[in-house]
Amino acid sequence: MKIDPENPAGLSAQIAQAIKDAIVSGALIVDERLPSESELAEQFRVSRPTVREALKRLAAQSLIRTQRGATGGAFVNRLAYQDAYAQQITTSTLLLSMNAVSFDTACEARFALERACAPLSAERRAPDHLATMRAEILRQAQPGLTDEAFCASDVAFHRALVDGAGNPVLSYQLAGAVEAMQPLMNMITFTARSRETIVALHTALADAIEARDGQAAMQRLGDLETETRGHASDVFAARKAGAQTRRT
Amino acid sequence: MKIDPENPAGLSAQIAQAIKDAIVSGALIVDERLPSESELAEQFRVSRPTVREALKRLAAQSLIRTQRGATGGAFVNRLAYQDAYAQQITTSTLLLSMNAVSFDTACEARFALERACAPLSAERRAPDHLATMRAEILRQAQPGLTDEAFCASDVAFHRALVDGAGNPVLSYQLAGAVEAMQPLMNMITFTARSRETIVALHTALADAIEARDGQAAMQRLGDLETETRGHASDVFAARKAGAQTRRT
DNA sequence: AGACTTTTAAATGTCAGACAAATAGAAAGT
DNA sequence: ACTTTCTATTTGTCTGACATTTAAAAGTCT
Repeated sequence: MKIDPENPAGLSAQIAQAIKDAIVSGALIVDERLPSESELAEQFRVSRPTVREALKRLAAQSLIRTQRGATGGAFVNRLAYQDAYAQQITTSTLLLSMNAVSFDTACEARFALERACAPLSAERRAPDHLATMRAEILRQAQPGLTDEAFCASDVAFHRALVDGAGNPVLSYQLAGAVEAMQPLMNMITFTARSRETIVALHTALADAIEARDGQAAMQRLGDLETETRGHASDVFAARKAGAQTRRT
Repeated sequence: MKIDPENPAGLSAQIAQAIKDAIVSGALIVDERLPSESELAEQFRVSRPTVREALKRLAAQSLIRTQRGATGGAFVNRLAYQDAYAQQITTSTLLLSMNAVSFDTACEARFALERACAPLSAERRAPDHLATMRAEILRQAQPGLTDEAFCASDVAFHRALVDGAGNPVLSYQLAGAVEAMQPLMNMITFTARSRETIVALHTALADAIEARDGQAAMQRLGDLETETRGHASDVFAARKAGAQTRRT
């Protein structure tokens, strides 16, 4: 672990990278205690605040956790699925909101990935996954639901579908794709008619999953994608036309 | 943005969360300059080092960038795909290496997601995607290639396949799944015979993509998954038997 | 001896002030 | 008009200090 004081990246960034490499390479194992801040400062020949900034960088990525007190210090953190989910969702959401990703592109990615889960979910889903899906469908059919609540329920429905595959790695990868869509979906108003269509498709999808028919589930997801993208393009077209009308 | 000095989470963590929320919610837009560290310290009623630790947390997630000098400061960063990829890969790799995810689970997730890309890639792949795939196949066929180099080439091959879909969101989501597998793959030794099989399957896959036959590409990916998992379980079984033999 | 209380040491969390380095803009000179 | 110098601002880093938390060691009482 060598540090170059002349490197424009900054000392704390270099130290953070060095420790990160040690963790990723396996030189530092889970729950291992790092040297104290003072010792690290000595080793790297920098001051304690600089070391602290480096440690905060790692803490922000959940790579380490810190504990105060006599036996405290910085410990290599076991990256829990929950932490990884949260990071994944934040990153995905920002990526979509900041890069002018078109609704179509995001939608296509999401449904393509979900279709990948469908056969596995049809095969392995437990009763509670089905129960969650059915419950969310009921919620979505309720009149007077706000668009936001409708979208949130939609996300919950699809997460149940994904989790049904019983593969935590898949669930992790999909979490970002599904949740990051929510802000984009929230920009769309769902008419009573379109909600009916979606609820019908969700029901057909849940039926396919219940029947353990993966192929049918994939087809229903394709239908849902077509419906969602068609509805979204209608909404955007209407909005554009409205804007032009107001302008004239 | 209110800060509670009694909160055990720590002042810097709270400040980081407050700014993060402002960015995610859109209150702070891309390229907007945050107040200087001194001003932030005043606003939050904390010292400058505390503010700095908070800013480093955000910088570690590529949410902000800092610039020195007269007109310098902290700016809201446009999260580039490249940065997001890197984070995604790091997180995925750690998630797999730290949580005793079985080879089968990771492999299943990876190939399921890749199959989702296959139809899109078959439809849209540009000539250079195909060229990359062919080039990597040639590399994989070279004798004397180390296992690591073989795995790296495998990753490059599959990335070209994924990128062929022309959907950056999909590429982003898949980057983690494909790259994170590499450390797991590196634990496997590939015999000349298994390499031959893989190269043949890769060739068939590239042929399917070239012929714009998405269904065939999905089937070839299925074959590749079967081969990979079968070979891996053989290697693990042999290793286990070897260990027991040595023990007796 | 055993259980409880107090002390102590070690570590992180925070603060204050200072200086160095980089950078852009203003001011001065040619 | 152009170039150079100066200056103000801001981040990067250092030094030193104190507060807080925590667990273990030391001490005390029954």
